[in-house]
Amino acid sequence: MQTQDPAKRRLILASAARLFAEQPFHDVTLEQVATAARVGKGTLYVYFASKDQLYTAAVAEGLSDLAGTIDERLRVTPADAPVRLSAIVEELLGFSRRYPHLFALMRSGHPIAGSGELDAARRRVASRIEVVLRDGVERGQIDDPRPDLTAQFALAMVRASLLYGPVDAPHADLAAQILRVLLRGVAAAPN
Amino acid sequence: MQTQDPAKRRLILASAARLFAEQPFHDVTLEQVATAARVGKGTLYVYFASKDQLYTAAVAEGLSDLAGTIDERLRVTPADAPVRLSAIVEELLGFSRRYPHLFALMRSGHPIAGSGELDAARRRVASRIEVVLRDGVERGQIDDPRPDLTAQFALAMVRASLLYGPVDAPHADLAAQILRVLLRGVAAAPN
Amino acid sequence: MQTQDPAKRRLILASAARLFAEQPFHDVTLEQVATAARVGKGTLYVYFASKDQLYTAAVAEGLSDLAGTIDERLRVTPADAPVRLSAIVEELLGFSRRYPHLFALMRSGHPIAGSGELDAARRRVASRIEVVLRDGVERGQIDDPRPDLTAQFALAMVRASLLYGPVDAPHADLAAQILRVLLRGVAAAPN
Amino acid sequence: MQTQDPAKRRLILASAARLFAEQPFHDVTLEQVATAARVGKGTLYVYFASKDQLYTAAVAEGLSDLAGTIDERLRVTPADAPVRLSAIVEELLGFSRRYPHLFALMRSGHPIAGSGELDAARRRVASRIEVVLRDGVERGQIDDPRPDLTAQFALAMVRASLLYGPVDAPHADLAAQILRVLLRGVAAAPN
DNA sequence: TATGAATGAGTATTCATTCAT
DNA sequence: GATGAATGAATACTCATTCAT
Repeated sequence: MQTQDPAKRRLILASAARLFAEQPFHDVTLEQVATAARVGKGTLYVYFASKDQLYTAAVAEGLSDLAGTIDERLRVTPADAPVRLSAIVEELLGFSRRYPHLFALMRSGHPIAGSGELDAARRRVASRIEVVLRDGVERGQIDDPRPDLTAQFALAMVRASLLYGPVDAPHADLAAQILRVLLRGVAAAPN
Repeated sequence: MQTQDPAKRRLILASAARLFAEQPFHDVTLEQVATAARVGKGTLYVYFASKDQLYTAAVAEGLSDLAGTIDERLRVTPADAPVRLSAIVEELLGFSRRYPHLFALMRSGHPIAGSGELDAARRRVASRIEVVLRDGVERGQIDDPRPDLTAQFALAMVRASLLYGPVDAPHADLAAQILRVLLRGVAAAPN
Repeated sequence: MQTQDPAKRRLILASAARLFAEQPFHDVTLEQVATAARVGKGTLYVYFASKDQLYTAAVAEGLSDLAGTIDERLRVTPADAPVRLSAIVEELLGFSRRYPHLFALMRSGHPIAGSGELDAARRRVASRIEVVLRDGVERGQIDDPRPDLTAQFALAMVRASLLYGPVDAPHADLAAQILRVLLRGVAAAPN
Repeated sequence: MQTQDPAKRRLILASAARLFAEQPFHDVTLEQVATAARVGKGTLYVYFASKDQLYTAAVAEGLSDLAGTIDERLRVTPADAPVRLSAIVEELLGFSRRYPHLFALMRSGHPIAGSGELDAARRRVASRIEVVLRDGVERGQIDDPRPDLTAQFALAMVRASLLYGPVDAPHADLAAQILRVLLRGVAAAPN
């Protein structure tokens, strides 16, 4: 063995992300992470310098992934603001289905040294939404004086619907209600 | 049991609420709480059975307070849905100014034991909003098929604007944007 | 229990001193110290902030004791340099009998943060010897241009005779040989 | 086994000796040793079976060297006891200048396993001194009933003068004082 | 032979909880 | 009731050693 194994790194990261999403930071032990990833405890330290760093990497990786997914989706979506917002909300909910725990992680609140990194990753996701809103304003489809806040609202609504909505609600229903409020909330006057 | 001092209880609760809001659950030590409340560590156990229970009590108490505050405000507010929603959002933001930490405390991811109590307290606040929305529907002012979700959205938007909005944004601006999106989002068709 | 118990502190210190003398710093576990002192592991931290601090305190305490013992002995010893030197060597060897491990500790080499404190304690012992030598020079009994070095030699000879001398040699024999070399080595010319 | 490179072995040994002299046994990591010797961590195990063995080999090697150096010097030194003792002390101090860490390494308190080998190496050095003393006794130049102890004293004095003497004292001054005390201490009566 | 990734046993330290005073 | 000394379970992290390449 000469070189660090990127597959093993991803495995550890994925195991950690799942556990961190299921339980608060301090309740996740590195023993658990190591067991979940089927590696020795010491191996974690070959790839990550500390528990904090592992946590940060797990969340940042997830958010980065999310931003990439949204970008790809937007690339194949027509330049219509409501359509694009729908696409984003769909992606957010779809992401939460693929990574059931990561979305809860987005803000479960372990303030950390490298928090800047996380904030940046989060902002990168939010900025996708904000850009779509601003485009819509220019195109006359959106009437919103504060797209920066609205972008945060969109994320917050997705999160709230997942955390506090009825447990068994289909994502389609959640998406419909989020988009209903959001799109009517920022729609430009009909004429 | 006989002579338990309610003032001391409140003092402990207030100190705990502040600390729990500033740091994650596991980073708050009972030593800190005791010091902040100027009591001995053992005294905490005279009033609360465990750290978990103290945490739960602190958050539940805060949310209960909030629900009471909203109730009082609604009592003196006319039966007009948009006006009542505005009043609630104002109260939420005002409350967050008086108890700067409570909304941060609403983050998820903590002692799952007793979680029921917390969820209930949160639902009690949300239900105030939901009731106002349903009233509005009946009065023909609101068009919203899922007031339960919308109520959660309202809370989430307040929270997001506080946590992720510009640090120095005046509450009035935040309130305006929240209400703008929210009210237009659920407004009944003009005629 | 309101106040820290000085007897318990001494008990911990004594247990620690013995263990640290028997084994190198890193081979002594706090588990062992706690068990030896018949206290819980956490109790160690009530009295000492860290393992390093416990180590430093143990050695410093021992050296302090030694300096005190020497002072007392000198107080009842006539102002004759050879006699006083004999008394000191006797005390050093006697001390090593009472605290069989502490003497080895005097220099088993764990360079530590509070090392200054230890060096100071060591110097305090050495200075007793140096003072006696200087007095002897003034009285014309001693001829020694470097009492500072000779004081260190005296300590070193005691230590070497204990560590590297025949295991079963009686202290009296060791004392005799140390004093023989030392006293002749610094004696003023006969006339 | 076939191609073991003696130069690499020496390099490892030298790096280890330096590190062990600078820090206590447990604070030296094999990672450090490997880095210092510019070899892989695994390579250390090609040449030495364990950390303990590496330590033992490093010290023993050093002491062996020292014994050899003394032997060579004595071979060219006249058969006069004081002269030969002077030569030995000079060699000891000179050796400590070339291998500044070796004498610090002579501190006690390390892997008791293999301790026999180290004690033997130390005794081999001491025996050189002892032999010179016994020769002197036979020649009527030395009066010393315990040359075994005195030999240990000589080593101890060198060590103490290096470790606890003034930091900037020239070796010549240290040698002078050591010899002064030592030679007068064991000198036969003038006539 | 040389390497360094992988491993897991070992340990200092923290902290919720208990209980004697 | 109030206190804080006492406790030991729990956990992040280190590092000597192994072994596949």
